[in-house]
Amino acid sequence: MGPTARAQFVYNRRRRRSGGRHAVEEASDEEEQRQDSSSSSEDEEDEAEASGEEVADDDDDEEEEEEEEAAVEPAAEEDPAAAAAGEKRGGRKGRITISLKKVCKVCKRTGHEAGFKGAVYIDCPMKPCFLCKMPGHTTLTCPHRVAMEHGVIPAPRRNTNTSLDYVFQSQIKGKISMVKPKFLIPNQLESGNIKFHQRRVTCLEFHPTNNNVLLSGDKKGLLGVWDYVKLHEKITYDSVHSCILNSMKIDNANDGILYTASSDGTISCTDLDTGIGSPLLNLNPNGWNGPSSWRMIYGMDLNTDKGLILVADNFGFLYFLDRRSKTRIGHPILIHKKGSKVTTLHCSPARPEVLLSSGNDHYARIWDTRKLEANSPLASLAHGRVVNSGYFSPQSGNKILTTCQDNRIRVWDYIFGDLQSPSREIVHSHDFNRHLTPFKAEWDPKDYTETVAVVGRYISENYNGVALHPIDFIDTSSGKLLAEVMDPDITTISPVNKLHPRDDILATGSSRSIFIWKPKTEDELTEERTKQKAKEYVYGSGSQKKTNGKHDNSSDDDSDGDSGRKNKKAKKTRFTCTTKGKGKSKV
DNA sequence: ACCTCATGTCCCC
DNA sequence: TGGGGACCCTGAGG
Repeated sequence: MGPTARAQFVYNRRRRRSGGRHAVEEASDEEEQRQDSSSSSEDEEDEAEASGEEVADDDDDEEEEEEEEAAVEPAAEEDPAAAAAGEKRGGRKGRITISLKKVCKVCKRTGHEAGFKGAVYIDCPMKPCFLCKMPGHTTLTCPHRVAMEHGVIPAPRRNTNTSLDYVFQSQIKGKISMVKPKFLIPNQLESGNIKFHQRRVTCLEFHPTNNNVLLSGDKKGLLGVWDYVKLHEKITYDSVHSCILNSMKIDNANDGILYTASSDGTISCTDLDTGIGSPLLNLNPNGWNGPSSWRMIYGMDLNTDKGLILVADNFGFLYFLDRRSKTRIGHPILIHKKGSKVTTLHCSPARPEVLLSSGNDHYARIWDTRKLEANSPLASLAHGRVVNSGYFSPQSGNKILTTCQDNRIRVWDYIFGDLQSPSREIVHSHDFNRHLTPFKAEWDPKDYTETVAVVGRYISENYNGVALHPIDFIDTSSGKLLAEVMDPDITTISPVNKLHPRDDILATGSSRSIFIWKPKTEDELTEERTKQKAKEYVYGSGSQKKTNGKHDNSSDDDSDGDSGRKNKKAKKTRFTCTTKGKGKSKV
């Protein structure tokens, strides 16, 4: 590639990135603004730009500079007026430099650009770190990303060696198996279901008894029932709800019945075989009267002991439903700030009368449902932002795991201990984005030690030139990343994840698609270990300790240019679900 | 290879 | 305290 060709390439690339917007700046050699910081008072932006570049171009200063020079020539060609002006001046001064300013699409300032460079996202230096939200560094240099593996860093453990800890230990010791079962990460893509749903998947649930059945809900309210072993056996019911399906629960006592909660303000109970449903609750009996009065249901859980369904709306109220009589019990109780959304409800698996709610008012709260009144929580757990979810640990119910929009996963080790502050805060990228289903870190229901949690990751990582958003397995007792699960075929973000209650299977909802993951077979693992050994032998030990062999984070291959993000050379999809067994509708 | 839009929360006025 | 504009890694459909 000759210099002119390269210049043109750089120019085109830049135009593409900045969406056609560009600023042409004229400057003579003497006035090179890079050098001249003292006389730049005429332009505030220049100052910001200079300081911005210092941060942003940390790693590839030279390259940027080269591009700047290279971009001069085509810029003059492209804009005749600028070129003419340049010539005029140039004639006078002898030589002229026209530099094409970079325009940042994030802050609209010039001098730097945010966006993907290959598979690596370059931050806007004017914004705080996208991962930990602290100013002074970018996501690429965030200590939470660099210091430990991929944005997961533990906060120091509190409440250690207290008497409560002792009680906790002795209390759960009888319940947990002494031999920790071998933990297998389902990191091998078993099957992908393309275009099963028409809109993004919002919730997933495994059938509690029928091992191979996965239930899924989407933004349109479509309910999917899918046997992922007999792939053709899939059914969709489109008239259960009219908009976002937020939560699904199956009663263990009657596992043919599915309860669903939706933003259409209804709770529905659907027969899984026939798809015939009946509404249990409708919070909008008078229909649409504008957004200020429309009630939506996000949080829902079952109290199987009492045959109750607990439901919470987007105005902060909790409702009780009797499962059998299908009637409301009592009056709604305000459990979160009035007018704020309750995001999840969870009844403790060990003590079903203990309820955990999380809400948009930046709190998660623990309640005793036997004596429930507004403003009477057993505890209020403060968070930095909106709490996406809060769950009791799956076995003892003694731990709490919350996901908050301040990019932190919080863990409380013992609910009867000091709840003032979490036992741990784990910085993890799961930002809010209006286009994504909120991320929810969930416990592995099979893990008797109650440590493993799964959560999708927002920011991407460069995996051999492809930007992928993995699904993280986190050890909540240390904050360490146990595994990151990804596949080159899945380039979309995966906010919805569900672990199978008994098998080592992970279901993922990513955009419109559903994926099933299984652990690698023993043969595959052996092969991988062999490769890993060979790699270590070649490169020396120490740096190669990733759980997933596919991944080489140090790779900074920009040869793909802009298209690096899209996986153009992705290997063939292992399985693509055809339109066979098209969905049927409710009668 | 563009453009448009859906749309929840934050933050500032 | 409330309304309105802004918004960083979206993704489907046109």
